Amino acid sequence: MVQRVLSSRGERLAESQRNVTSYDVARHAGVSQSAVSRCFKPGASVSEKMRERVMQSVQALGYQPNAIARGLITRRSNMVAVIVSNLNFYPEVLSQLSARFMQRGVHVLLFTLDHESDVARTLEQVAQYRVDGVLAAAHLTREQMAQFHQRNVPLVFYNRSYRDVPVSSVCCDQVQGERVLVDLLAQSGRHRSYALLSGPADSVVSMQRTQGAIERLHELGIRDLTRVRGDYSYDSGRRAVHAIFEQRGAMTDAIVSANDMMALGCLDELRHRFELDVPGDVSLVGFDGVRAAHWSSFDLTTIRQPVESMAEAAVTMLLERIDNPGLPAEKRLFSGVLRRGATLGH
Amino acid sequence: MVQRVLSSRGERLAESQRNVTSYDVARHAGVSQSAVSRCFKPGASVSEKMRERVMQSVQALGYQPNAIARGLITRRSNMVAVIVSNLNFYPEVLSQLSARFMQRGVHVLLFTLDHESDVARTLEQVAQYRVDGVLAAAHLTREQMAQFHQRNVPLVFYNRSYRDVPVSSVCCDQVQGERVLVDLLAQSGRHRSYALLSGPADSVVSMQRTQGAIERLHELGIRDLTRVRGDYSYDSGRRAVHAIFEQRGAMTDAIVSANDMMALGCLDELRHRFELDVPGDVSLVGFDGVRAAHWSSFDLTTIRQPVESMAEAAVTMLLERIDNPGLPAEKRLFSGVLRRGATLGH
DNA sequence: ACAAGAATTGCATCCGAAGTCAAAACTTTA
DNA sequence: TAAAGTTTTGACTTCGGATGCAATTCTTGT
Repeated sequence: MVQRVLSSRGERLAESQRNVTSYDVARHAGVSQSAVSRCFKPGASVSEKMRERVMQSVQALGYQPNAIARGLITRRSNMVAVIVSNLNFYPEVLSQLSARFMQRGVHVLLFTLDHESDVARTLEQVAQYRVDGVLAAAHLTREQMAQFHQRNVPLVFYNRSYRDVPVSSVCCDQVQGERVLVDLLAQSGRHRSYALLSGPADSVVSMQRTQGAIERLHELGIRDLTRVRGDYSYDSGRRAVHAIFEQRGAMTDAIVSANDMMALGCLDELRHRFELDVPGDVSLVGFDGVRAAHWSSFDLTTIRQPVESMAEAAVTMLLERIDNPGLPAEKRLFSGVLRRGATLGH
Repeated sequence: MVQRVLSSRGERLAESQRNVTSYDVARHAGVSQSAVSRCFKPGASVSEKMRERVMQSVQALGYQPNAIARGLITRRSNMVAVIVSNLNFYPEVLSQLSARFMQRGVHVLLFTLDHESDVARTLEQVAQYRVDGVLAAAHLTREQMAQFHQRNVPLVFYNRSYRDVPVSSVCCDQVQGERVLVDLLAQSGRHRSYALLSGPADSVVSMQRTQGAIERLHELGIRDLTRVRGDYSYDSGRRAVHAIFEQRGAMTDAIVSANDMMALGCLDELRHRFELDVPGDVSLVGFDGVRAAHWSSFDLTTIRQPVESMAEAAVTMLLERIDNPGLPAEKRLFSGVLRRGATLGH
């Protein structure tokens, strides 16, 4: 039987073209295919003699087990899908996630989404590859989450939490962070007029941050504030300064930006176009703790997301749920870490 | 036969747990499994009636073809490995590559390498997943390249070229770019003393840039220059300024940095620590054209790598070689685009 | 040395979709 | 309407490794 199979294979593909299979190794070592297979399974029952013989043939032929074939029979691809919306905003996060998955022997199938990409089609692809789990740093609809749930594919969100939906997530506490920043702003000096720079309308994170800021400003008795919207980019931060000053003249002397990139844009525009002093004329806070916020040109006051801890938590949560599908959904909330820079107060 | 198989399956996994297979669809639609399979193959011979019936069952059962199983029989995983060394330096590149692969229906298995990661083990994993091709933005040894070649896995390098090795690559012309920058520096004013800030010792790109700069400086009769080394990071750029001034007092008034990040570090350190004026006291050039180089705090003179074109070329080259394994290796060299900023000349 | 028990090994089968080939169902033509 | 040609369809095999189970080999105790 085995002979026949091998010879019929040989007819189709030149020997050199074919990948080495466990049958080839088995034949070379004079043992059964099962034996070869067992040599690659950690806790399997294989004698020392056998293992040696097989491994010799493995070396000789340059055999590499076929993860695809293995995945088919074990129903475990050892791959997780990582879905990121617009990669540019997440370089560090992705780097952290990837490194941590790799370290645990899990492979990352990367899906990036931009505004023009078809989310439904992308998720179909995710499903077709039978990934063991999904880590999403992007927005999904309830139906889409439900699909994964039905198919028993664990799903963990990174920095998106859906209240009232029992889905796992790892988040930075946007609201609390923003409250801390607002407090600090308020304490740092008597500001005449506040401006609030939000992110894209469809970003939940931006909504939470904005809401956190407004809430706290209200509590402090500050109800009168200019609101403008950006798209999280540096350039939109620059434009925002114009929008703010158009609405309120040059009254504004405190800006709360929904993220660091926009804050940096503001900062540059304030200093270089408007020739205003930060923090002398205007105070400014961001959110995220990106690298550039620490640079001495900026030294931005911001809340740093604990990316390492969050990535570790997300990876762990996902892998736990893969190994143990019964685990209930869990939402983990990390506090941001205040970084006091030199963009505050008079 | 089919009946038996199905029932034995049923004994093992509850119906709800199992994924829907083409057999399930076939049974539901009252046709053969082959028919179902054919409905998912573009050019296959299927009648309109059949297609409709099958698709109805597909909808009803929520069937998604198993890409793993398909890959096993077709010997095409429709996945490529993208290997990036230290993701932090390549966010835009990765984003570009990913988007372009996705657009063409190819999936990206992401492998990130840092200094402490085991390259050999990583490449084993790449081999085991039977990816259709490999895009490497990382250094591989000749043997490692040869392995892929033997296994008939097309390999394309991004920004690493190995002269004398017949391997495909897409690169930015580092040498030429650096020469342009040096020319510009030299034309922009009479500099007393030049400093050259290189990247990590094991970076080929850094070597090429450094070499290009030295070459041109020599041609211009400038042989006397300070040389220091960094690690491509902003912080190492800051430190480099100290190293330079320690070696040469404050004579140095022209710095050629092997990349933008370090140049930005230099710029900040020069201005904020040493309170020197750039470009008044010191001229500075970088390389890469990262986003931050354009920010108004910096406005760095640099060479922008044409990332979009390079990514497109790399993706195309790889996919062409997957479809047509006979294609010879090809090296494509793109010229960088000069960006004149405000960091030059007195 | 031999029976009872434990550790290894091989056989046969499975995972889920795709491709081959011959049978079956349609078309066309005379 | 029958023969010839064309298109559809289904049975069966294949991809490559994992696994249950029975057969075999190796230990151990007596």
